[in-house]
Amino acid sequence: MAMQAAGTDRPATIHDIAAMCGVAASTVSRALSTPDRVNIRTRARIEAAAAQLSYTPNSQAKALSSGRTGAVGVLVPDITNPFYFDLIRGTQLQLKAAGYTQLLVDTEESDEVEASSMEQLRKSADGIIVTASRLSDEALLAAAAKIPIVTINRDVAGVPAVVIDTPSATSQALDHLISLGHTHVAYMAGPLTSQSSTRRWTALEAAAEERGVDVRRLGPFAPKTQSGAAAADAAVHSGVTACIAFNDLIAIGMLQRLRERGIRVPEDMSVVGCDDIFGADFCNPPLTTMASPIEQAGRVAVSMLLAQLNPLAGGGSRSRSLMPTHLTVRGSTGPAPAVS
Amino acid sequence: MAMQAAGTDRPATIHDIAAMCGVAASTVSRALSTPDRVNIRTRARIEAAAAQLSYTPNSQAKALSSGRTGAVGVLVPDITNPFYFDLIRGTQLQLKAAGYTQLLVDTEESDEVEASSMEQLRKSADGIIVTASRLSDEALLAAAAKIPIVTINRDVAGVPAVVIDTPSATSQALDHLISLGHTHVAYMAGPLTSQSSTRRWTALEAAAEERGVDVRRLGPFAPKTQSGAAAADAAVHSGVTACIAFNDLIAIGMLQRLRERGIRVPEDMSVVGCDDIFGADFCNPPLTTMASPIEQAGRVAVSMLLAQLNPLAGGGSRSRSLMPTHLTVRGSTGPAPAVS
DNA sequence: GAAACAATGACAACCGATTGCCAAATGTTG
DNA sequence: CAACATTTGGCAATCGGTTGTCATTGTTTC
Repeated sequence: MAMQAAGTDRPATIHDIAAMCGVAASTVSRALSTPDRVNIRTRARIEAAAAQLSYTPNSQAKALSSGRTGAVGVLVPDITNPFYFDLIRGTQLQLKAAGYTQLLVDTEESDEVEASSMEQLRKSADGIIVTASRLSDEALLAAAAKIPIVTINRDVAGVPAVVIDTPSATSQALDHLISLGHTHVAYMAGPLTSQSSTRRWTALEAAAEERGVDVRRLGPFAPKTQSGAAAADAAVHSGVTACIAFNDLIAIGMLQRLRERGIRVPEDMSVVGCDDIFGADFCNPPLTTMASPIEQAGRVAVSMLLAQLNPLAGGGSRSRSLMPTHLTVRGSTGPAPAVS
Repeated sequence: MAMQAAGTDRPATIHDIAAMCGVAASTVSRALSTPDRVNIRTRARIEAAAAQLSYTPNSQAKALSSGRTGAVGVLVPDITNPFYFDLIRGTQLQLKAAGYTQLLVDTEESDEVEASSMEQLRKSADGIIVTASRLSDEALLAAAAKIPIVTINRDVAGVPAVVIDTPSATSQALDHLISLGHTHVAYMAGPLTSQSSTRRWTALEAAAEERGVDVRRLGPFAPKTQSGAAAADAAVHSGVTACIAFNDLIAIGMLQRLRERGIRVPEDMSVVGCDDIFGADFCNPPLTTMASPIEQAGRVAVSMLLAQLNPLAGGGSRSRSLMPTHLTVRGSTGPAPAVS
């Protein structure tokens, strides 16, 4: 019984195709990547042979000889943070649509891991998307000089960025709280190295001054639900009646802790989160939070990066994209308690 | 001003090091990968040069010549499903510890995407971890013949697997419900192609027969919170007083829908989830669910795969690993309502 | 019908490593 | 001091493609 031509278990190479068609390997390569440069009949034969052998190009070899890897690195500080799920999905879908592979790296909230990952990716990826970078401006700029980079939620002059406009949403949140009668508000800050947290606080402080209400900054708190307990206690101790948390994880952790301590939300304390992550709508009470199109942010970042990689057509790529953010009011905010 | 030797912006190669040390490239290669085969002084010189040039091996080239890519593919049906967060983190950490890179792929709950991803990974990865595969047994076996595979939550003879033992937890859940007085229980099934769902139902059915209570299977439901609404309505319509959902997403969706409809949980209806995902502890009411060490499952899967890849030392690798599961009782289950 | 031109495809170098093979250098022993 | 065993390290082929160069073929034009 004759063995099928495709029966060899080793993946087919262009050489197999070349041998089968009686042409040179380079012709096969051209037929598949530069179809116009090859006789249409030859091309047809080659394509048929490729199909029959179920040929798939070896991406390693391709990368090695062409210099392009067809991969894009995506760096996130913490994979288990739900905020990044939608972001990752956005980048994944958009990259796949463009024929790129996503290399996902968890940098464990560490600038060192982040830097070494970048160095590593420099050779194995065509570009990098960095979310919430913990690196210094200089380090980021230096990295961007070596490999195309788009940042998300980190704005450094000279590096294309997608910024989720939470600062402007903080004033919405503040107005919401003020209209409910709150005059003493706390901001539960995120990591000191988080630019998002800093910007948000700056915006909040400015808005508060404008409106003549008292805001104070507490923290920093790690962006995890576990930090919510400390945040809740700090908020209670500070005497405020409402707080705006760096993100939903902290806010949700606060809700749990406040419940444990018998402090009612929103009757005794109002809580506002940020990001509208998975869970914000079904926690108890449902969380008032600042929402934004996160998946789209991922897609936009990919588009910007790809525009940088293939500067072929039309419109010059923008180097900065601001994602709108709005306040979603749910059950965790309510009227300020009457003064006792 | 003299330019630094390391100043060229192109990444250093072993040839640069070789030139700098006055040896052949192959010697550099050996010095770095087979230190014993090279004179200790030469090695020292080479290492110093490598450090000075901040040399990093090109993984593409390495893969091409050695046949080993140093990467492992991890296939998940849906990245945004929180269940996979911990799993992914487990694989990521364990892989990184072993010096491997993780290639994460979202197969979008599609067997076709799954199959094509596998074919793709066959060349760019040394092995694959497949979670909750939607492929047929034959397809999975065929794939496993081409590249080392470890499955998670999918048991096929001949393919090493990590199985989370939820079936045995279902009887715990059932006993819990029975002790609360429930006699009519529904199982809200997952996708028909999900082996986990099938196994869980089989186990539940057997346990129910043994204990003489009524269980019925409803569904299938997609494993998303949105499906919870339909599941809730189906459960209510069927007249049961308790239900066990395929996973926490469906269960949480049910909680939301039941609340909308004014059906109290657990007074009117008890709900049990599965997986103990992020959110199960802070939803309203907190969800009684079947918990298991998911992150560890990811780590174990990686260990099994790596044992397969490097069959060097000691103990023969096991081909099947069962992760224990236990019932975590929270607020979503309570006494059966009195018969009206 | 010859010259000019375009289309086509073969050859070979190259990307950055790994690795088998062999020669040179070193050290040991009788 | 010769003969032998053992390191040590260089040469060159190889992995699977891409791409520049060039010879050949076929077509068009005057």
